Amino acid sequence: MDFTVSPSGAGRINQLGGLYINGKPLPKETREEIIDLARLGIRPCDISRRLKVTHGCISKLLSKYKKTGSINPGGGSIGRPRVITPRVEETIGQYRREQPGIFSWELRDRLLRENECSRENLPSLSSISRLIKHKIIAADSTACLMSSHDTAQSQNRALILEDNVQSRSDLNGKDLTNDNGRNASLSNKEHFMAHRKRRQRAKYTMHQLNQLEQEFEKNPYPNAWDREGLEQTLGIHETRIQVRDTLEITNTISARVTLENVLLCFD
DNA sequence: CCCGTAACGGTTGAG
DNA sequence: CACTCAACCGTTACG
Repeated sequence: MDFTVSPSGAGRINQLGGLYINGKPLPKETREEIIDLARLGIRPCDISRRLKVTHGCISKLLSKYKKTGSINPGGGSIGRPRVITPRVEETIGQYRREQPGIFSWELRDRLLRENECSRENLPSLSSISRLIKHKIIAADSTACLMSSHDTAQSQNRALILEDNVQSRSDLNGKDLTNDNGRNASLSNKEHFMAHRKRRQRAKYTMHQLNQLEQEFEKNPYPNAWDREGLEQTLGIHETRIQVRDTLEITNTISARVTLENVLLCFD
């Protein structure tokens, strides 16, 4: 292995003198050129030397092209099959525009209910949260800045903000920059985050909490049927009734059947 | 010399 | 938010 250029991630030089980034696919143009040259009848070893891409890579690309007809990396999916497709992403954005304080679990329920997703490709709560955090809120805050300031100035700031969000995820928590302009735009985002609409936490009556406590005494681990029964009698959505082993609800006695909204206020 | 491929260290997106 | 997992990336080295 050649580690002479850079420890990880950055460009490296292969045995032919070609530049590559470990783990990342070759540029689209290079892939296209490989296929074009092969179509012209040029031998893989010659393509390899000409483009300074190793013969192993040429061999892989050409055999994949013969099998699938595709020159794109990924075979349609990288890692686990993608559940947050552009369509799902757009739908979630739409739901949030219609109902700004909507919780992730509600988004998930609605995707299922409205047949946007099936049980097989329904995104997890963590995926939905991540999407909202990294993409939708960034887009919302950009739009917020765009509408509230002078257009030319705010466009600059929005671009910087977008760049900043990207750099932040790219650098994975490393120090961003000393540039004052960039930090100013970040504080705008933080300001937006702090003041964005947040839906009121659901409030439950003592009666509801006491009933739950009693139910728990009878049955510490309510199944779906039990929870549906509680939904009927208490008027609390079944998905909000969960098993919690050690937590306590304020003003009640060691309740272990709890409401996610009571304990986990934000998503 | 050519080429297919296993092994490797890496990236990416989902859970 | 840090971690694991699975599928993929291109290079290297072997046969």
